[in-house]
Amino acid sequence: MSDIEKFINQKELATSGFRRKVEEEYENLKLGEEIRQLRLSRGMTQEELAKMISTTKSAVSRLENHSKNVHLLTIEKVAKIFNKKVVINFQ
Amino acid sequence: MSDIEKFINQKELATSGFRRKVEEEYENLKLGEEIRQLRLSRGMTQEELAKMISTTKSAVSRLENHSKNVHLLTIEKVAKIFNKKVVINFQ
DNA sequence: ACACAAGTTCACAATTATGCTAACTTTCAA
DNA sequence: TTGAAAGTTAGCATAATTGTGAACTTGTGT
Repeated sequence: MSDIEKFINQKELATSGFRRKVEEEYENLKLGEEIRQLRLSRGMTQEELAKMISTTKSAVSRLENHSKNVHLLTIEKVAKIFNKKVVINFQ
Repeated sequence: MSDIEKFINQKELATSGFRRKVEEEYENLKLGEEIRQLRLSRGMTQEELAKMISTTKSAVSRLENHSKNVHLLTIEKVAKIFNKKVVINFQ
């Protein structure tokens, strides 16, 4: 169980509305975190990745930290750099 | 043989670059097609779905047929209607 | 053939993410 | 401690998607 999962399972969070909000926020951050991990696994800085997708480091930071509202194309640009495919499903 | 199958079987597709473009386009359309299938499986019209996500039927049509460049939030609005979660991974 | 429902396309306005710069904070090695 | 690299945030202009209504096409049942 990850730290975040442990956090979510705290019994304070078990009460209705707040827990849901936390879970939503967790979902929002997951994508950005995945991008960050990909970048770090390649030993790249935000600025290096930024140049490869023709933008600036501030945009990459925003992508990694506020990835909720994002274009699919942006995600695909990043995926291409890492030789990955973006897979989306409804579960 | 469906129209799509006929199209794919054209001999022009055997040559390199163009075939790749077709495959890319296929990827682009998959998401919209998945949304369409979800909608139809619930016996909904585009207009019914449109009202549930506070938009119009023309926007739903566009989403189902030209789903390449789309906001993540749009996809999530749709998913919510069908009690689904949007899952994105890099593969 | 007809009428109606369903779906598509177009153009425009409104909304929203992106690209960018600058200033700030954090990290970390010397 | 101090300096530079790395990362974050804010605000603005730009670019792109979305919302919208109208006109059109397709599909369906009578």
